[in-house]
Amino acid sequence: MMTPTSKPHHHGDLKNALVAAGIALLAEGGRSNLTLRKVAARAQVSHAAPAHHFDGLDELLRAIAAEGFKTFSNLMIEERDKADADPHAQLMGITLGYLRFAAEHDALFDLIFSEPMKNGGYAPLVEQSEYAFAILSDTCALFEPDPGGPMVNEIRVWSTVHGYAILRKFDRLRPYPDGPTIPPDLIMPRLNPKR
Amino acid sequence: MMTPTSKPHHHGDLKNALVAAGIALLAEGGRSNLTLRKVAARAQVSHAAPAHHFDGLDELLRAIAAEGFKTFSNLMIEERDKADADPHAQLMGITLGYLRFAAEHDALFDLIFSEPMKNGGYAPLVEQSEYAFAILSDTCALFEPDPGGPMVNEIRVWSTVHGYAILRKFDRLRPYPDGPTIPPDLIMPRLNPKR
DNA sequence: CGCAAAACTTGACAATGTCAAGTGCATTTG
DNA sequence: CAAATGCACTTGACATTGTCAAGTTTTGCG
Repeated sequence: MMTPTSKPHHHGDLKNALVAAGIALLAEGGRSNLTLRKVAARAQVSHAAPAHHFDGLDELLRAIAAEGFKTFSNLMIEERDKADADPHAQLMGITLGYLRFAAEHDALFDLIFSEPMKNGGYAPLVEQSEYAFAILSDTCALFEPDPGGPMVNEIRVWSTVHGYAILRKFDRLRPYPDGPTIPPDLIMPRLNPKR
Repeated sequence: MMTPTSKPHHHGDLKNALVAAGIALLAEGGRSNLTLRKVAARAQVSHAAPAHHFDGLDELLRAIAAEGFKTFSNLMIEERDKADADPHAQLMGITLGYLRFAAEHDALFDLIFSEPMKNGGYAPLVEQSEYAFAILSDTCALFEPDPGGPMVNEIRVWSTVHGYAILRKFDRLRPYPDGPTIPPDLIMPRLNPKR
């Protein structure tokens, strides 16, 4: 007699459960609340169990960051698809998704752009971060390329919206509202849709 | 009989020595190399000595960040003063100082914009960060205000150069050189000097 | 069934931040 | 000048954390 959806192992799918637990801890108390042992406890396993799925805390953080990039991408796509078809509206949708992610997933946003995520290649993280950048890049491709050089549109747009998000996080945007909007004039100076 | 510059106490100026030790550790091994106990050891005091000058590790980090902002400001000023007098050159000097700081003080740059520096007001940190932003703001005042609203020039310039620095840190600027320069076209679209 | 590998546990260790209590020096005070 | 008060620092302890080594249980498979 076999249960149809029998747990293949002790826990079943611990790897994902650990990532989910980490995201929950992050949302509840920020990075300082995210601990290997707390993650293990929340997933109902012993404190050393994560070591069999991740090469130390750093790799678990990268796995969490990879998952963070996924919802990041999803939010950008969601807002872009909600927007009108014209390039400017599409781009505003992307930035809206960007800023919504920064606002609604504060600790996750900090994590994915934090220093420990820089060096060393954890494949899923690299993949997801490149995918997120590709979404923004695709939308920039709706416009005429900037004569200044390759990727200038992408760099300008990404830099602007990212910097705007950071400035807001550090509370340096006093005359501006708190919502996930960016002054359109800020995001697209001299951006001309392709004919 | 008194020594002219007699040490007033056991150590003399431990508070600054601790900050200096922290900066050194940061430069040598990044944030993960910066530990309360290591800082104390490098300053030749016991592991609990820092508690008499800083309210925990967090405040020491803020003090280090405040010092980081100082050299940040100094670099921007240095490069601005080296530049020609016209507004565009002045602004390029600011961005050059900005990117030099990000490149030459990597770990410090990460620290001053890291999550733990956001909340809570440690007076010296607030002061120094506002001063740094004021430098950039002053240079933006050389240009006509953007019709988009107050501070739009500042936000655009800061966001662009900051985002550019981050993109480079995360190695997403492949066709561009590694030096502390930013394509002029990127930093100042539609920025017109005042008459 | 038997066996090997995987998944997880237990126990230990060094490192870290923090706190409580103690010690020694310096400036003030009688 | 001597006593006392306070400050700068030390010592020792503790809980928490990440990691490792060794065991135990479960699963998959012949």
